[in-house]
Amino acid sequence: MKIATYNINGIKARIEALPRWLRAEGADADVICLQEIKSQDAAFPREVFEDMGYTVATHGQKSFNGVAILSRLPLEDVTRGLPGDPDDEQARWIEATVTGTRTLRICGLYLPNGNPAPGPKLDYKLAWMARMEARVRALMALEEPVVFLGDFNVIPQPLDAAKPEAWQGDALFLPESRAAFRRILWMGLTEAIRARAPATPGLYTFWDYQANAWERGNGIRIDHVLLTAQAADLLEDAGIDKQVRAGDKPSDHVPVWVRLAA
DNA sequence: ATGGTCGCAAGGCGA
Repeated sequence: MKIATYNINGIKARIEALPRWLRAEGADADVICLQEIKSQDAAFPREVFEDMGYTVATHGQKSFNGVAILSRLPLEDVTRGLPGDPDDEQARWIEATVTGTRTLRICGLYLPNGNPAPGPKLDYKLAWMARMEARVRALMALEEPVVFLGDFNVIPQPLDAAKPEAWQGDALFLPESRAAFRRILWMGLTEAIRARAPATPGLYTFWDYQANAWERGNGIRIDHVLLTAQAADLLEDAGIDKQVRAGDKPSDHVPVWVRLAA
């Protein structure tokens, strides 16, 4: 089973590029977690994807944020929202269960950006990450295959930025953000891309629209796939579909995927 | 040092 994450930066703006990638030679994703759909549930063009054979589950809001899951397999037990703060109205978390040869819990996430930092945006990011840590811990206790994937808005290491010095002081690269990411990861998850390529430089998932970042190779790696031990045991391959950034009217992010023996 | 580019949606905010 191939599972992917793709921050599309607006479903309306990506209504050509997203199906183009889904149909692309070699893409062949079974489950796709989308971020920044920037749409309410009722406005999401679900029939476009249903006509392609996908089941669609959305957790949207007006104008900003919003996550969704597309799946060739039935989506069961869909839940929306990250537990831990009933007053949090931002649509950034969706879970579903899919069954191929194995049953997997899929958690699609859009972690807060946190800029400008310091300030309330960073406080929200770190509080959100603490809530995520609690949710991960609860799911890990089940000792089942779980996949956490999405736009984490965290550059884990200097290796994950073409110009790490340019990100000093940015919420994506602050020591507090990176430490919170490690607290989640080091509970015992496997980060799929680094499991396959531990020290390979130049692996990026985002290139800013500004200042010709793509043409200059000025990227960062902020979209991640984290696996529980039971999911990591099924890991066959992982990759980044970098070429998508060179397509017509692209998102500023590209898809990241894993293939699991499931 | 500043502003550079997008998306949403219709003026700025978020990234």
